Amino acid sequence: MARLNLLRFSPFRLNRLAAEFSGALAEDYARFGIDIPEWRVLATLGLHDGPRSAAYVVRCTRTHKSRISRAVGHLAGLGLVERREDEADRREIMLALTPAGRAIYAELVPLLLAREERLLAVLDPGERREFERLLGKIEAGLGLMRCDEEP
Amino acid sequence: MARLNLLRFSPFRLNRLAAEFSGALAEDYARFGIDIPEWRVLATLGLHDGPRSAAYVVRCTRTHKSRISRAVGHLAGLGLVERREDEADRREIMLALTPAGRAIYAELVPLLLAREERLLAVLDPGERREFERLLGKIEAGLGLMRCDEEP
DNA sequence: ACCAGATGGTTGCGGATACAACAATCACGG
DNA sequence: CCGTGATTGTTGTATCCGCAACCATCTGGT
Repeated sequence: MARLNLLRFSPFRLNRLAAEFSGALAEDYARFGIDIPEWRVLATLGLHDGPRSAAYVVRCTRTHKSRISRAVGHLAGLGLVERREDEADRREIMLALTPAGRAIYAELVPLLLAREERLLAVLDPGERREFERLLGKIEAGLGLMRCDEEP
Repeated sequence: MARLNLLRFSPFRLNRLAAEFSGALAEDYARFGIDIPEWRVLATLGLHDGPRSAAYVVRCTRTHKSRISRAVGHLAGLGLVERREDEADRREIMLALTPAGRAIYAELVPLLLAREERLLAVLDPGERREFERLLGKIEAGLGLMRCDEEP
């Protein structure tokens, strides 16, 4: 009978690895009272200078719009993100980091990059590049690449 | 100011990829009325011939024991798994697949392996091996490898 | 100009999850 | 032999998540 070793089954391994990575990062941004989807909003807004719509954040993070909506609500309550109606299209709500939000972003990014570095420290630079290349190839095969259809 | 592109950030990429893989596999076992943690229980019990304790399943799948407990409850309700008190240690409850459970396992495994194959189809055999080697190296670095402390 | 359909965003709700408290059992030291 | 602490598994509870329904607004065809 065909058998399947869960420990060598890629979907399980990716799930477990992703959970492990997420848990490690949570230690960093939990200190600021935010969680994963909220961090994703900060990261998306922090990468650009101008404001972006919520729909853009949804496309870019591949996160459900209800989750983004609630994350933005929380971030706005913390004074880290500002919502402003777009005058051209009054359905859209433009999101921008406040100075406080930008300060937290600037403080958080080096911590998270250092954390990533530690998680991948067992790979030498060549392996690291190869791992990222293979990730990209799998993503491309699944059609996960394009997000940045700039508005 | 240091910036961080979410799309090149390994924790985010792994999260996204794991979600994509899980979603793809869900199509397969949803047909049998089971979900991810329930499939993990089946997979753990199916890999061995004899029964295993719930604690063993917890260690092997790295899933929270309450999740395993409820998954086992559901599987028992479906008649796929049988619970039996261990006589030596009456705290432990030994779990075993019923004939129906083993039949579903046998039917499910080829489907899931084929699905994995399709998800990784963009990689040629060498890349596939290298990807799995790198996954293993990262797992080892995080201490995720040992689960199979055989009871 | 108008109406049908598409899009952006919020919210109610059912279901799932994790955390912690709990009961039952075992192991070990005195 | 007793009792303290650890281990196994279940359950209560508060929270989170996604689906879908919903409102508001825009677009395009006629």
